[in-house]
Amino acid sequence: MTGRRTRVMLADDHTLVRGGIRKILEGQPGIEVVAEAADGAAALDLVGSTEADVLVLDLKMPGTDGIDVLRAAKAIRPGLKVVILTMHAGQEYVARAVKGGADAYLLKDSAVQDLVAAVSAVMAGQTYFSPAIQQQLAGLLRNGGQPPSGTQTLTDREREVLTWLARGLSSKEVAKELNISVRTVETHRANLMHKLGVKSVAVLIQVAMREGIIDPTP
Amino acid sequence: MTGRRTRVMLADDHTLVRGGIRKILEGQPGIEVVAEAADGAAALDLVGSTEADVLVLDLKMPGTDGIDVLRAAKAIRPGLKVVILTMHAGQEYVARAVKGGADAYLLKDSAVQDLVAAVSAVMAGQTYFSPAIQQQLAGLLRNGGQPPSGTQTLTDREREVLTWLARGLSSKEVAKELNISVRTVETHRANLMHKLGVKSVAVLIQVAMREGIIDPTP
DNA sequence: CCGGATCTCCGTACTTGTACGGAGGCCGCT
DNA sequence: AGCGGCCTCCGTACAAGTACGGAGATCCGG
Repeated sequence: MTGRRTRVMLADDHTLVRGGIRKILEGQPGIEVVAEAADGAAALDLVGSTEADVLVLDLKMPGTDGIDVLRAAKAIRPGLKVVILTMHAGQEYVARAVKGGADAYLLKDSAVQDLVAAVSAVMAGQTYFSPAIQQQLAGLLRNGGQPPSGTQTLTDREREVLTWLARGLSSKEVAKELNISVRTVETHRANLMHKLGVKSVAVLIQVAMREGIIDPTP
Repeated sequence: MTGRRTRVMLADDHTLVRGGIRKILEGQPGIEVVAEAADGAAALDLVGSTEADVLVLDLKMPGTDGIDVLRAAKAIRPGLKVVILTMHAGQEYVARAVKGGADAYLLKDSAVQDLVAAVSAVMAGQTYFSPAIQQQLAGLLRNGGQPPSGTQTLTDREREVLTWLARGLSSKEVAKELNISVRTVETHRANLMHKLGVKSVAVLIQVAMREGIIDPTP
C-alpha cells in the first residue's frame, strides 16, 4: 500500500515448515522475508535488532512460552504487528494470545491465501482471525471479556499446579514444591478437573497440552 | 535422472504447511507435485488413482494412524516410494515406520535441502534418514532387529490398555472393556510404566503421545 | 520338545487420589 | 465498607492405584 514492501520475520521451530512459509510469502510481490528464528529467544533478538513490520510467530516452540514471546515482542517494539500461526485452537491459547496483543491468529490448516491476507490486514491496521478462532473470540466477548464460556480460564496457581502434575509429581510432591498443604494441592487439582471437564489425569494432561497450557516434558 | 520429472504426492493435514512443502518441491527442476491430501483416507484414494513416484507422508493426521496409511499405500502400489515427514522422532514411531516399509524418514526441523535430497535418494532406490533417526535405527539394529534398547517395544495388549487409559478410563473400566480382570489391567499398567520409564500417569500419557503410541483424544 | 514371551489371574499391605463439606484471610473492585 | 474471587487449610470416608511376589495357559520359534 505504501509502495514499500512489507518486511516479515518468521519464528517457527520446524526448519522445513519455516522454509515453506518463507517460499509462500516470498511469492507475494509486496512481501519480503527479512529474518528467521527457530526459538523464542532468537525471535526476541531479531525483534530488537531487525527492522521489520510483521512477526509471524508459532506459539509452540521449545523452551519458551510463545505468549511470553508475543508480549515481550510487543513491549520491545510496540509498532510491530504480530501474526500468530499455530496448529492449536484452544480457548486458553486464543484468549491469552489476544490479551497479549496479537494482531492476527491463523491456524496451520488455513489456506495459503489466508496467510497473505493476514499479513495484508495487519499492515492495514486491521486484525485477522481464522473462522475457528473467531468463534472462540465470540465466546470470549459474550461473557464480558475475560472468562470464557465452556472452558473456564485457569488461575495462575492452578496453572502452576498443573505444570508440576504434568511433570509427574504427586500431590504430595507438588505441595512440597510450592510450600503449601497437600489438601490445597488436591483442591486445585479438583478445580482443574472440573474446569476442564475431565475425570482422569490422563485426559487432563491431553487437554492441557491441546489447550497450550503446558508444554511436553522433554 | 531418467529425464522425466519425479511426480510427488503430499499428505499433511495442515494446509499451510502442505502449501509450503509444495512450494519448496516445485522450486526444484526435477520435481513436480501432482496431488495433495489432508488425511489418511484421501491419501490412499490418491495412491489408488494417481500415478506418482513418491508419497511425502505426515504420520500425524486426524483420524488415521499414519503407519496404517504407509502400509496400505505400500500394499496398493509396492513400487511407490514413501518419505515420512513428521515432527516426531520417537522410537516406537521410527521402528514401526521402518518396518512398515518407509523409504525415508525426515523430521520437520530438517533443512530444506534435506527434503529434496530425500526425494532424490528414494528415486535412486536408496533410503534417507535424518541424523536423529539414524541414531534410533542404530539402536534398533544393535539389538538384533525388533526390540529397541532403552525404550522397550510394547506388546499389542499393552498398547491396547494404554489407549484406553489415555481416554480416561480407570483400571476397572478398562477391565470391563477388555473383559479381563482388574489385576491384569494393573499388571499391564505397571509394565507400561516400567517399559516407558515413567512413574506417573501424567508423564506416561505425554511419552505415549510423543512416541506416537496413542493419538490425542478429540 | 523346550524355553521364552505374553497374557492371564490372585493376595496383601500401603500409598494416593476423590468426594463431600466447611472455613478464614487477602485483595481488588464497586 | 461490602462483595466476590482466589488461595489457603482441615476432616472424614471411600475408591483407586502401587508395590511386592507368585503362578498357570497359550503360542511361537529354535
